Amino acid sequence: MATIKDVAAAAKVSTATVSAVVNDSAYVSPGLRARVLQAVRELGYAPSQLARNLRRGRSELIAIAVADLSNPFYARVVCAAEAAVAAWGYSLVVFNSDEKPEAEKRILGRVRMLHCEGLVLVPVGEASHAGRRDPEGGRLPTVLFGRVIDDDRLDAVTIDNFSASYQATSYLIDLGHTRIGAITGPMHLSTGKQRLEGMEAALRAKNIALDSRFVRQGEFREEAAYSAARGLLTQAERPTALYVASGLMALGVMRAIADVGLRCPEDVSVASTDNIPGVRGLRPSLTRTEHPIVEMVNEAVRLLVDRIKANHRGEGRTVVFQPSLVVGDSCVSLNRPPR
Amino acid sequence: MATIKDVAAAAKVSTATVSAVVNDSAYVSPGLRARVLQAVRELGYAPSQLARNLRRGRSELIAIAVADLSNPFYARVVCAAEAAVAAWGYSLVVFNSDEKPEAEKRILGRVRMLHCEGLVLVPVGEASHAGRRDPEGGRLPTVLFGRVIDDDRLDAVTIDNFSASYQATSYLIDLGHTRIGAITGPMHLSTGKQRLEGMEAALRAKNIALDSRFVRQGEFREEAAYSAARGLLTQAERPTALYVASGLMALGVMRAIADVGLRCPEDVSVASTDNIPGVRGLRPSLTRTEHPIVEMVNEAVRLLVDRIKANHRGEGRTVVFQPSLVVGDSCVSLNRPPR
DNA sequence: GAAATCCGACGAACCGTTTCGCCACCGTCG
DNA sequence: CGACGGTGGCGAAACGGTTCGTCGGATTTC
Repeated sequence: MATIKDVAAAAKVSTATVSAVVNDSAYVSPGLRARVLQAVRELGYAPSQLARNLRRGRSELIAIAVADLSNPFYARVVCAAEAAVAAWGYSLVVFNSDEKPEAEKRILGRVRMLHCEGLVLVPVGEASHAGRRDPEGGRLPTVLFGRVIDDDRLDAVTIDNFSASYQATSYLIDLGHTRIGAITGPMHLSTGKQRLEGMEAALRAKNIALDSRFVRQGEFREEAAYSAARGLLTQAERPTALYVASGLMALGVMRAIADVGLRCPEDVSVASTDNIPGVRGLRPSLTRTEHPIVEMVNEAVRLLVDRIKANHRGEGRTVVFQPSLVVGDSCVSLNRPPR
Repeated sequence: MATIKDVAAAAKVSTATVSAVVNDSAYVSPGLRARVLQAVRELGYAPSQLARNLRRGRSELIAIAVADLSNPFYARVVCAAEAAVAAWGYSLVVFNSDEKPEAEKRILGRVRMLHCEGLVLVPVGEASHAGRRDPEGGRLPTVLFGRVIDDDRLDAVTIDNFSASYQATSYLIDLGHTRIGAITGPMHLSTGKQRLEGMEAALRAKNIALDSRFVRQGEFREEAAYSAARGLLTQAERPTALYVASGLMALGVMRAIADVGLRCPEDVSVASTDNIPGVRGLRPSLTRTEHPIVEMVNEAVRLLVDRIKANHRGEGRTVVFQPSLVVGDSCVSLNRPPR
């Protein structure tokens, strides 16, 4: 591949001049400028980002490490991140920690070696290595996404998980449900924990007890939710409604309901949280809280770029978005006899 | 951040020795070796990939550019690619051309600047810029994925689209359907074209004519499929079965069927092609052809790495995978009166 | 007309590695 | 005892750009 020296030789100028022309970083007389551009065209010259970055100490790379890339929710996040990052002139390097702390650790090392300028991180949970790195200074600009971990030096963008489950549960309660079950995520994740807490709070506000027999915790995965729901629905007594803590899980739950021979919403009402492409296809259409993913990701990248560019060194800033309840027809009212 | 020079100074050796220790590229006496490792640890030194890559002429980056990242199908591809690429020691840079030829062109330039060592490309179609680059030599190792374009110098990994639609259509025919409609993709994409051709061939084999009133072409998107299906199903005469050319489209079609007040499979049978996480949640469960995405991606990355490492310079190699028909209960038989 | 000003182009240092060639020192063998 | 082969470690040249300080010629200003 042609280098800047080849171009300089072909145009009979110095490499400094070629650089000036290519980067528009200094005025170059029209004559030379034309010669240089001509040479660039003839040689098909493209500056090496590698060399440029080495010199400039930049990489124009932003990394995103998600805890479960096979979850369509995070796939959407990656999609939005690609667009957001490109708009700022960066390229996106994608990593999947697959909920494994050691994989996350490996990734953090890799991100550092690649000199990525920033990192959007969906941490694997308490065991995350995000905070405890960089013995001496040189912290990698990082913004946590979705899940938080206890580190107030890091920026974070999250959804109000408490509110999400509170809204969904309140909706079910208002329809007259009192025996409400839950299919929720792991308690070591802020998302799993807060969504359960919001649900409990909503129940408590109406003096309803959460029946522990109706609560199942497991991975935020379709299969986990499927078997949890099967178990939950085939026991002697079962709830009249379910709160499902993620969209992917909702897919599994709906499948389980059908597979055990029940109908939604006639036999069991379902409300869920978060949103993946597949849930729109569900019949009945699911009552759920939706997350403004694109806005959240844009904000995350904005925070990140701000920290990179302005060298923002302050405390971690946290931006919390609000979920909105989207009512479908997966819930039935017990207040009046169903039609 | 600490550099190799800092380490060299701290350990009182030359940078060459540090490099030898860090890379295990030459024998270093135990004494020095220990001093170097000690210094590395104290300074928290990690070699700069930037500088290393510049010197080695490598980037340890593989790029993937997909035509529509918001399609869960490609999100799965990206997920699989991340794993495959990591297994070979590379990191994955993700791009989304959003079906726009000019975006793809921009991406190709960016991939080149970043010195990515290879590219997995889902081209935007005939207008793809993949082939016509690099005036002089220096071709970027590229493997086409899913869709092909007319360039026999490029490796390609695809699914047998013809067979997919042939199988699905034959299945519908065997159930007694003769008025079969199609919701399919754009004809300028090999996937859209071949899937329609396979369907036509299956019909022709049974002497059934394809009624053009029952065929709708559009983008491989959920909304496009939704409105196409609505239009198709609300005209005076309608087909008894539909072949839908993608999983994402199937989601839209199922929604449309419900929204126009029809039932699947009683009123209209549906068979589709390809597989996204959401379709498993559909009730009735969809009859479809599935793609071995993970295997396909692994093969694509293998071909790519082979070309990178061994500098494979030969003709483009094409690997075609076979889809398999998964029978659900979204199709009804017309041969006997339904129970 | 000489001095001061300006500015386009250039040379060279530098970014942080790897790697090649060389040197010095060791033990060994004649 | 001297020549010699082997080898651990070093110095310095790349890799391909950017950028700062400088130079010299043209223009302006007294």
